[in-house]
Order: sequence, then structure tokens, then C-alpha cells
Amino acid sequence: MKPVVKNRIHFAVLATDVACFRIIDNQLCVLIGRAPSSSPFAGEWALIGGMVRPEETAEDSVSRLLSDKAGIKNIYTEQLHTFSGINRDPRGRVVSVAYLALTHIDPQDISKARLETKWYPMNSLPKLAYDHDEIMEHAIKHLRFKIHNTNVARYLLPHEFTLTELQNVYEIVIGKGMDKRNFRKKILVSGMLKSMKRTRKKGVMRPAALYVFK
Amino acid sequence: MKPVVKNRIHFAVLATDVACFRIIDNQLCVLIGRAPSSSPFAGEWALIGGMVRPEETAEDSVSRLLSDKAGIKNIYTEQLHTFSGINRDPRGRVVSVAYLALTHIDPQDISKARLETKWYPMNSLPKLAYDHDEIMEHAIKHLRFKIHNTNVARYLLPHEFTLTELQNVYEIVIGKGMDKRNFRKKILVSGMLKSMKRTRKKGVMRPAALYVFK
DNA sequence: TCAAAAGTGTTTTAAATACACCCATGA
DNA sequence: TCATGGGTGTATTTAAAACACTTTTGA
Repeated sequence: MKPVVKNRIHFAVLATDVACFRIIDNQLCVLIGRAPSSSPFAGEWALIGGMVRPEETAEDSVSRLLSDKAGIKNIYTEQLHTFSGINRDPRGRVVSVAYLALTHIDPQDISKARLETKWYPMNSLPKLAYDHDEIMEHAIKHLRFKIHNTNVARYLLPHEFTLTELQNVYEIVIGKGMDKRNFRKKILVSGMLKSMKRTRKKGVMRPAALYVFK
Repeated sequence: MKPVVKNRIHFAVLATDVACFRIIDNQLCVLIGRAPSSSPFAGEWALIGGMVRPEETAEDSVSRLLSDKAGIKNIYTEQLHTFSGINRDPRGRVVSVAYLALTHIDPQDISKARLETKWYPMNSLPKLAYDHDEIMEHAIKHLRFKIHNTNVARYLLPHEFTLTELQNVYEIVIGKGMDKRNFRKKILVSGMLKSMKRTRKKGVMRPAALYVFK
């Protein structure tokens, strides 16, 4: 990965790093893996990432890396920011396009993982390798911003869900409670949900109405 | 710029392209230049852009390109999006980090340009080379979004300005008129301005109060 | 009848919008 | 005194926030 200059043109390695979020046990968790032994941060925790291949766009590469390294397929991704600091990677010029990814617990999307990976709760995240702490900063800020103005919460939920489950997602992401009545009013008035006209029972409680995103 | 693969590692050329805006004669204009004769779109209009050098970050490269090619220094820039399409550039793998830049008419920031450049009004922009039309889409959308929620308008104005001049900037960027009383109320209540407690006369009209951004 | 979560309305406050006239200046 | 842009206030509408009790279910 030594610097490459041909005909006075400078070539860089293009990489992607992805902050992949998922809610587990009412906690916002991030997927991290051990940096491979060949890398300068061998064995340390880092975001899932890797080099972009000749036949891939950055977006493609994120999908492949999540699938290969963590067994996650069919995931929502969004580009965040590109980090082009000269000495980000001690091995040479590596420019990384950072992505946000969101998923939910759904067995069909998780197959075998090829890397030691772990879902770490945001609030007990260890120090990460490279400049990945900075990428995480961007990612969480971006996610918190977008959940207010868009329907990205859908990617953190299964297809069908109750309003309470939806509210939980919002609360977990922004990190504080919301008023139930105001929340339901705003969501329903916004028109982004469709009622399934069915309910779901859970234990001994009153059944809850099911919704899907339009 | 042919594809480079060394030790099974794929190297790409990193480039930047910048959508640089400026208001001239009450029109939002974009800086474009002729693509150099060595390029696949020789002679066509394109955004200002070029390769990132080994000792530069993407941000650095944008500043250098604007300075060298168009003589613009000390400019506000902001990263927009990275375009990594495989065949963006017929010569090989060129990944471009797109930037937004904003400036205003201020002689000290404009020196000699090295390239045939032109400020084109947004609404009569010619077809651009590469995927630069797409970059422009991103840029104008982003600018319109940000002017509502931030004080980026400051970069399109000189240090001191009147409220009417500020309102003109908003109107020109978003493309429609605003109510004068409501505009002034919102801006003054937001607290982003400081009154200079001076006025400026222009022609035969009542003098206008001068403000600066805090 | 109890526990546990589901569900439901009104009042208050703040922000955005709509709207029209007088003021200061130099010619 | 006129033309030109500078400057100002109130009423209405809309959106956000605060706030507490009743309903449904299975054990």
C-alpha cells in the first residue's frame, strides 16, 4: 500500500468504513470487528471497513464488506463523509468514504460471519482504531438528525411494528423519552404509516395495533 | 491514469470537483471552466476540479484548485458527496469528492486566473462534462437546505451589509420572494447579526443600517 | 381484581404567515 | 414634493409541548 505515483499522477487506495447500527435489548449498538493481523492496528476494535475493488463503487463495497465480514445482507446504507487525511493509515495514502448503515434483528439477513465481530452498545464503546472514533461522531450525529426529519427509523424495525416499538426506536436513538400522546399524534398525522388493521398480543397485555411504513 | 493494481491492491486517482457559487447582478452564478485539452471532455464546460496531490487533503486540493484556476482565495468550502462510479472518467478509476464553495464579490480575493473560467447564472447553465450535472444537483439542493438552518448566507455577502442585501441573498438562493417584515423579525430574533450602529447611503434613498454576522 | 402496556384530547405556548403604511433622503 | 428603497406592528394560523386518565387483556 506504499504510495504510487505514475506519470506524475498520484494514486490512492480507496476504502470504505461503515458505522452499522442496530438496536439490541433497548440499546443502540454498533457493529465493530477486530482489525486483521496484517493491519497497523492488528487486533484492535475498528469499524467494519476495507478496500474498494476495481469493479465496485464505494456503495457496493460497503454491502460486500458487511455481508462478508458480518453476514449482514440487504441493509440500508447512506454516505456520510470522506476522510482524506494524509496520514490516516500508516501504510500509505488511504482515503476512506464513511457510511452509515441501519439494520434490525431479522434472522434472514444474518448468515455466517467471517470475522470476529461484535455489536457494542454506543454508551460503552471502546476506543477504536484509525480515525474511527471521529467517524462514529459523524455517524451518530447524522442518525440523530435524520430520525427527526425522515423515516429512517423504519430500517431499525421489522416490517410490522407497534407504535410503542416505533417510539422506543426514537427514544433509544435520541437518548431521551418522548411524550406518548404527542409522539403518536405527530407520527400518525405525518402519514408515513399505514395501519395493518390487525393487532398483536404480547404476554398478558392489551393487544397493540400493527403498522407498516408506507 | 490507467488502472493501477499492485500486490492485488487497487489504486484509484482521487480528485475533487467544486460547485462554487457567487451572486452577481442578483443572480446565483456558478464558476465553470473549460476542461483541459488533455482530458476526455476537452473544451467542454465543467466544474473546477482536479487531482488531489500526495501532500494534500481533499479540502486542501479544493482551495488550491480555486486559487490556481480561478484566482479565488480564502473561500468557504464544505464537503458534499463522493462519487465513485466505475466509469465516471473514461481514462480510468477516478473517484471525486465534490465540494460546495461560496464567495462574494471582493476584489482582494480575486487575483489572476490561469484557466478560462466563467460565472454562469444557475438558470442558464450549459450541459456540463463528466457527471458534473449530477454534482450541481447535489450542490444547489444542499445550499438551499442550509440557508434555511444556518448562517451560510454570510459567505455570499461582504463583511458589512444591510438587511435588504441579506434578504436578497436568501431570495436569490431559494428562488422566491419573502415578506420583508417577517424576514427581518426572524433574522433579528435569531441573534446571528450584530448591528454596526451605522448606516450607509446609496443614491437618493434613505440610508440603511449596517450589520455584520456575529 | 390486579398488573401491565395500549390507547386517547385538550390546553398552552411558540413559531410562521399574512398583511399596509409611514420614514428619510437627495434631486 | 416626489421618487426610491428603508423601516415598522398586529392579528391569524399552524405546529410543538405539557399534561392524566381509561381500556383491554390474561392470570
